[in-house]
Order: sequence, then C-alpha cells, then structure tokens
Amino acid sequence: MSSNISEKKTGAAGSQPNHKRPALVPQRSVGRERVAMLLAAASKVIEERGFDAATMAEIASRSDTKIGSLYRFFPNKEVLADALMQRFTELRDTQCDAIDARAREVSTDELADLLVNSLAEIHDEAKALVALLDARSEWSGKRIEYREKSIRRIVGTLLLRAPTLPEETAKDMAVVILNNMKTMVAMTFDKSAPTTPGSTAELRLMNRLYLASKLAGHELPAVQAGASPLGDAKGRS
Amino acid sequence: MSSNISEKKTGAAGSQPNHKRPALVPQRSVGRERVAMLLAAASKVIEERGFDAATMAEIASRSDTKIGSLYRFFPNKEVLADALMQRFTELRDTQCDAIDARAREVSTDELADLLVNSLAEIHDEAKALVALLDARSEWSGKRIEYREKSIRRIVGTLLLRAPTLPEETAKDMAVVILNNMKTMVAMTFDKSAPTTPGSTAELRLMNRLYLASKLAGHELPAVQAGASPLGDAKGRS
Amino acid sequence: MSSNISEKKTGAAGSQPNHKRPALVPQRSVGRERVAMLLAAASKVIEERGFDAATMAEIASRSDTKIGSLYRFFPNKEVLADALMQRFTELRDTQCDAIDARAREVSTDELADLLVNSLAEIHDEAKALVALLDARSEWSGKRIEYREKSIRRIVGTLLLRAPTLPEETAKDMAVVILNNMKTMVAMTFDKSAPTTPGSTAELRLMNRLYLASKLAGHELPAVQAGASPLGDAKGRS
Amino acid sequence: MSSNISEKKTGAAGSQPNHKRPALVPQRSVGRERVAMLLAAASKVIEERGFDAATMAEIASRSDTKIGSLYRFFPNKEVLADALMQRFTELRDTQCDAIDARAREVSTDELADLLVNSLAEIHDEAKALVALLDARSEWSGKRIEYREKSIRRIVGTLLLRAPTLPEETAKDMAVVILNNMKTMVAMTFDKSAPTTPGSTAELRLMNRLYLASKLAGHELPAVQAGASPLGDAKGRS
DNA sequence: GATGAATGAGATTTCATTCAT
DNA sequence: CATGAATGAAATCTCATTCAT
Repeated sequence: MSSNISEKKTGAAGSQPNHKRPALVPQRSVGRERVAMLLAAASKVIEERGFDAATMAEIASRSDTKIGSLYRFFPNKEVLADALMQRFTELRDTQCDAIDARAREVSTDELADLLVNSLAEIHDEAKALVALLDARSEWSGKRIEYREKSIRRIVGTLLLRAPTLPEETAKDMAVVILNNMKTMVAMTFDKSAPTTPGSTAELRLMNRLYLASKLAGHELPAVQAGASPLGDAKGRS
Repeated sequence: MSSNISEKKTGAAGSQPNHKRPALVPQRSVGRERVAMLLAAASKVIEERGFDAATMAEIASRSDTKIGSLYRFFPNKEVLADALMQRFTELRDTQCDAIDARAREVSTDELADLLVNSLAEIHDEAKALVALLDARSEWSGKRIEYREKSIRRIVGTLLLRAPTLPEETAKDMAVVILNNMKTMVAMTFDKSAPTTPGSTAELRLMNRLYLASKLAGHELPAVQAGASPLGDAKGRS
Repeated sequence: MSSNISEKKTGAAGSQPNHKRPALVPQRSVGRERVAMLLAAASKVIEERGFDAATMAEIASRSDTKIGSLYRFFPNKEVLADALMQRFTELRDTQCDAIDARAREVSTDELADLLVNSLAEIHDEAKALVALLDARSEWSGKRIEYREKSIRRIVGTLLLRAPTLPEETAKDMAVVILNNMKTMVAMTFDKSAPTTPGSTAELRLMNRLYLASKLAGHELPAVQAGASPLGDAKGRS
Repeated sequence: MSSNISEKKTGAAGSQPNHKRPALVPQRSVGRERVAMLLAAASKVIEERGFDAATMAEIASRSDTKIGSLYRFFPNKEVLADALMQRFTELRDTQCDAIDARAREVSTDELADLLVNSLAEIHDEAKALVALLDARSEWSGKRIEYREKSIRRIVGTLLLRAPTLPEETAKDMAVVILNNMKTMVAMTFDKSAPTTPGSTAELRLMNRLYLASKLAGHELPAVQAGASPLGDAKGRS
C-alpha cells in the first residue's frame, strides 16, 4: 500500500512504460513557453487542491494544453512535481543569494524580515511549494533534498552574519526559521482560514526577537542599523 | 415503471441514500469498541498518508473491520474526519483547561512551554490532527471551527495571564502560537524529515521569547517565577 | 499539507471531479461510433432492466467498451439518460413533423392511428424511453421537459386538425393520447406480459373513438376520408 | 446478470439461508399490527422511490421497526413484495366484487367510471402497486399472476354485463381497460408531472366511449340508465 | 508532433441479508 | 424475541498513463 511512484497502473496496451524518463527539455521557444504554462498551471492547481487531488487532466486544461502534450513533457506526475520543485529551488536560490548579498549590511531585524518574508514573496508559487513539501509519506527524494538544501542555505546566511555561531546551533535555528517562513505563507495566502494582518506582523516580530536573541554576541561589528519597517523592535531594547 | 425485482441496486451514487447522515452512535459495547478501533485506525492512517490519500479500505483493514462495518458507523469519509476532529477537540479542551488552571501560577516561560508542547503531547493523535487541519480543498465546517475555537482558547489563556492585553492583540498572538504548536508537532513526529532535538529546543526558546516580550507589562503582579527546564532563558535577562 | 506522492486517489467521491460535466462530444469518427454503440447498448439495457436496475458496467460490456470509456463520454448515469432522452426527443420531433404534414389530409381515424402508433414505431428505442419516463424519484429536468414538449406537440397536431378546439381541451386530450401511446408501446413490446394482438387493435379502436368524438364539429371541412386499415370504425357511424 | 431473486449475497457468517421461507403469519394481535405497519411503510416507500430504490432499512425505520424484526416477518424483499401484492389482490377483489354487484344495475357510463376509477380509489396503495407491476424484468410469479387475475376479473365483469360478448374480445378489452385504470392512477397521483383535472375527465370520457361502443348490442335489456356525473356522453348520441 | 481515445485498477459507497446478544 | 452489528458483493465513478491517428 505504500507503493512507490512508478508502481501504479499502466493503462492502454502492453509495451514498456517510460516511467523513469526525465522531463523533456524543450528545444524550441514554443516548447519552452508550453513548459512554462504547464508549470504555472500545475502550480496553481496543486495550490488549490493539494498534490493528491490535483489531476493531470485539470493541469492540462488550465494551461490550454492537451493531456497528451502534458505527458510529452512530463512523463508522469512525479516528474512534474520534481520540475516544480526545481523551479522553486531556483527561485529560492535566487532569493537566498539576494539575502546573502545584503546579509551583512542590514540590521538584524531587517535580516529577520528578509528571511521570513522570502518564501511568501514568491506568492503564487509558494502555496504550491508548501503543498508539495507537506505531501505526506513517500517524500520523493527531491522533496527531502529541497528541505535540507533550504536549511543549509539558511545556515549559510546565519553564519555569514554571525561567523562564530556554532554550526549545530545554526542548523537548529534554521529549522525554526524555515518553519516560520512556511507559517508566513500559510498566513498570507490561506483564503479558507484568513488571518488578520496583525498576525503576520506578530509572526515577523517573533522572528525578529528570536533572531536578535540568538545572534546577540555573535554578530559582526560593522553592521549599520537600517530602518526596519516594523518599527523599532519592541520587546528587547 | 422502473425497477426490477432482483435489483442488485447496490451502487454508490444510485438512489438518495444516507448521505449526510451523522455518525451512528453505537448502542452495544461491541459497537463502542469497534468505533474506538476505527477511530484509532483512521487517526493512524490519516497521519501516515494524509487525509486525501487515506483510503477507507485501509482504515477498515487496519482495524480488523470489514468495510461495511466502517460505513455502518461512519457513513462517509467526511463524517469520519468530523468524528476525529471532535475527539481532538475534546482532547484540546481538556488540555486547555489544564493549562488555564495553572496559567496564573507558572512562570511566563513555563506558560510558553505548556502552550507550545500541548499539541505534541497528544502525540499519536496530533499528527493526524495536523493532517486534517491542513487538508486542502473544502474544509468541512468542523475544521474551520476547530481552528477558531483553538484560537479563542489561546486568547482566553493569554487574557487570564495578562488581563490588560488588548483582545485584538491577543488574537493575533494566538494565531502565531497556534502555528508554533503545529510546528512542534511536525518537528516531534515527522519520521521522514527528522529534526534534531536541538531544533525543538530552539522552537521552545523562540516561543518563550515571544511570549515574554508580548506579555511584558501586562502580567499579573503575583507570578512566582518557576525554574524553567530549558535553563535560564537566554536572550532576555 | 495533506496529500502524498503516490496517491492512488482514484476514488469515487474523492475530490471535486467532473460531476455535472455534460456529455463529451466525440471528435473523431472512432469516438462517434463508440458513442453510438454506447447509446444503443444503454437503450437496450434500460429497456430490459429499467433505469435503476441498469448498470453502467453492463452497458459498457454490451457495447464492447470498457467502463472507463463509457465514463469518458458520459460522466454519469444521469447524463447518459439525458443523452438518450435527447435522441428520443429528436425521433419524436421527426415523427411529429411527419404526422403534422399529413394531419389535414388523412381521415380522423387515420390520424388517431398515426398518433397512437407513433411511439411504438420507434421500436427498440421506445421501450427504453418509457422506462426512462417512468423512472421514479428525481425526474431529471430533461424528463419533465420531454413530457411537456410531447404534450405541446400533440396539442399542435390537434389544433392543426381542429383549429376551433379550445386550447385547454386540446391539452387535456393530449395527456390522454400520450398515455395511449405509452400503453401501445407497453402492449407491443412487453415480452414478460405478452398481450394478444387483439388488444392492440382494441387500443387503436378506443383511441379512434375518442378522437372522433372530441373532434366532431371542430374539424376542417375539406378532409377526405381515407380508408382506415382497421376497417370501418365500428361503434360510431 | 439476470439472476433470480434468491441468487444474491448472503451476508454474515456461513449457514444455510432461509431464502424460500414464506412470510411469517403473526399469531398475536401485536404481531398483526406490526405487519400492518410494515406493509403500509413498504407501500409508501415503494411508491416514493420505486421498488428498486426502496431499501429494507428505510421501510423498517418508517414503520418504527428495526431491521431485524422486518426480516422476521418477511425473510426477504421479494416476500415483502409478494405480501404487498397479496394485499392489493385482496383490495382489488373486494372492489371487483363491489363492481360486479352493481354491474347490471348501473348505466354503461357508470360502469365505465366504476372500472376506471377503481384502482385510483385505493389511492395510497395504488401508486405502489403500479410501481410493483411496472418493475421490469424478473416479474415474480406473483406479479404476472396479479395481472392475469385482474384481466380475468374485468372479463368477468364485462360478461356479467354483456353475456354475448365473445370471450376473446372481452379479454382484449380488459387489457385496454386495465391500462386505463393504471393511467388514471398515474394521472391522479403523480406529483412530479401533475396533470390538469381536465385530463382525468377526458380519460373517463374516453373510457366511457369505448365501453359504450363495445358493449352496444351486447348489453342486457333491463339496464336502467343512471345519471352520469360527467354529463351526457357526447360523441355517441 | 499534437491530440483524442482507451484502459483498468482502485476508491467510495450502498444495502440485502444473517447473526449473536 | 427483539435488535444492533457484521458482512461482502456489487455499483458508481476517477484518473494516471499509454496509444493510434
């Protein structure tokens, strides 16, 4: 019952299925566009319905594509999920790079905000990402990988800011911060259980308090305090 | 003039069946036991697979029950979920009561820990609860209700401790704290993405910091600072 | 946070599927053939067993189709019934047109026969039609519609023949005549309770008597009495 | 697929089923009441849903009986149907007797009305009866029997009135009249496709015309023409 | 290469009937 | 004996995936 991905039914006539074939990389621009539309649609459908309930048929029809074409590019649902994860990975890396670039300049509070907001800033995409990450059982390798890489990136950022922080501590912190990022997404985009704008401010505040507390004593000397949009971080001083 | 004498007529969507019928309350002890087993199995399966992926057949077989008996007591999957939610609700209320009873005596740090640990203390159950709460698509009313009631209970606890806290603020805080509770569950019981014990300590710390910061100035005078098992809460002092 | 990668997720009432989707219009010739076979099989099975007792599985197997293909074109049993009804509607309109075309030329007796025979002349189809019309519980809109349109058509024919007939009277007559048509079908094709050929003659006679009686004094002047195959209509004159 | 009535599943543990056992005849008055309630409920449910869609469970619950008790008295659905048919048979015989008693006294028109109304006068019951009679395929013996006996009774009535009528003709007529009786029930009680009161008058008229026409020349001499509520039967003179 | 069609395993749900307390 | 519970075959419907045109 806890079967692997390629254990399922096969449909149609005999022959050997192409289960393990990776996503087709489109050669022409028209193909690239098609793939982009497919991924966008997949993201939206998965966001709305969750990975399980998302059907290949709906993904195809929402992207004005026919089911046959969808399978040309993504030979199965898992590959599609992987492709999405990869896109998320790239988006995340871009954002992490951006954060790292500013990690030493900004105030601790700002850094906290940058981190906690980063996932939610991918907006559309983030919800689907969370849906994917939370798909229970059978985490495809890609999904575990994403999680670990994310933690590593956050660790990297933290160490950039506070080089003397023990790596183990940084990792534990990263886990917490990653969860805050997911929580921010949930709060920001959940239509069925809308949260007050105040609660996102509270989340940000908590994240600031936590980061400030943990980094105290480890921070680099030459940090110039930037203005933080939340106002001066109450609760410490 | 329709119909037929040897009607197999046993199909799913056929007539207008007991859709919408509430869960059957068992009359005999054997029935009560069966229901208990069914709920336990449901909880476990949903925890493992997620709500969508959990199948009624697996729930039945795991509780040594035939599918027909499962449907006797729970006429559909949604009602089963509702029954689970109700059990969780009762567990939660018990825990909230216990926390409220101690809310004025314990230190702020302890209160923070009580809150953040409470969900995870229901262990077995909690994972399924989270799976249920996070099931995408139509949140049955019960699910939304649970969330709101939980928030109200946390608000109640906060106001018990800090009566002068503005209610709106308390509600925003409750949302954040509730998410911390869910995060704690995820960290504690997720086998596929195990987190270091350190990370739960970090989560607890963050939660303490946050609560202490928010309650500062609102707290009742006569709180005796109990020793907190985490050690002195670094980062405040 | 629900879901799972290897979602069998193929259940019936699971997500929010193409319930309510209309019948799929086949694009290719092979599809059109398949749909034709499906409708024919459906008609036959419903005729034999009645609507409730007819199973989608039997309809599929009788048309050498797999159940999945049946559901591709007809997303549920109701839609299949609707499609049949539409075909019947078309057949009926064709026949009504033909009758109307001759309504002024033929004798009253002939007109009566034309009407009462018309349904039974569709043969194969008619039995299934009657089964559908008589299916208890929720008459899909289509079914009520059929009935009303049929009555309207008969009214039209009557008024063509006897323009001075009060419309309300015509409508009441139409109800009776429609029932005679259904009775004729039942008599003609019911294998389980075969009726003597004599009884259909009697039904025809009754229908003639009735029509002649009601139209007397309202008929158009220039009707040429055609010979009626039943012989001279005994009982009037 | 066209299995007999006792070909179905068995449920529970092994042992030999009591399929062919007839309905239990209750010995005590409480039992007789119980049976009466069960039959009444069965009649109502079958009327509403049709025989196929009627479930034993609903029949039990509507008669404030438990499913186990229902099965004590009626060991299966077929037996229940048979019992209903028997009640209908008795009702019919009572009515036929009453009609026969007056058959020679009343006018032809009145006789026609007596016949065509008789079924509908059992109102509550009649709808269920029709539902039973129209259950397609697998007519239990009882059902065929009912039909034939009804025809024989009508033949009897006709011959009482017109002894010189050839028996074959009488039988053909009886088929037609029986159908008129069923039509009257349909018109009178069908809520989903209500017919104007006018149409039942038309049906009665048609039935009168027919009977008068067929009996002409065969009738007994000493019939006193009773006033017919429908007015003078136009169309004959 | 695009796409409509085919496939079939499997999920949910129903219900007649039997049994055990 | 009354009745709650158990059973399991069967019906409806879904959807990932493959093929043929």
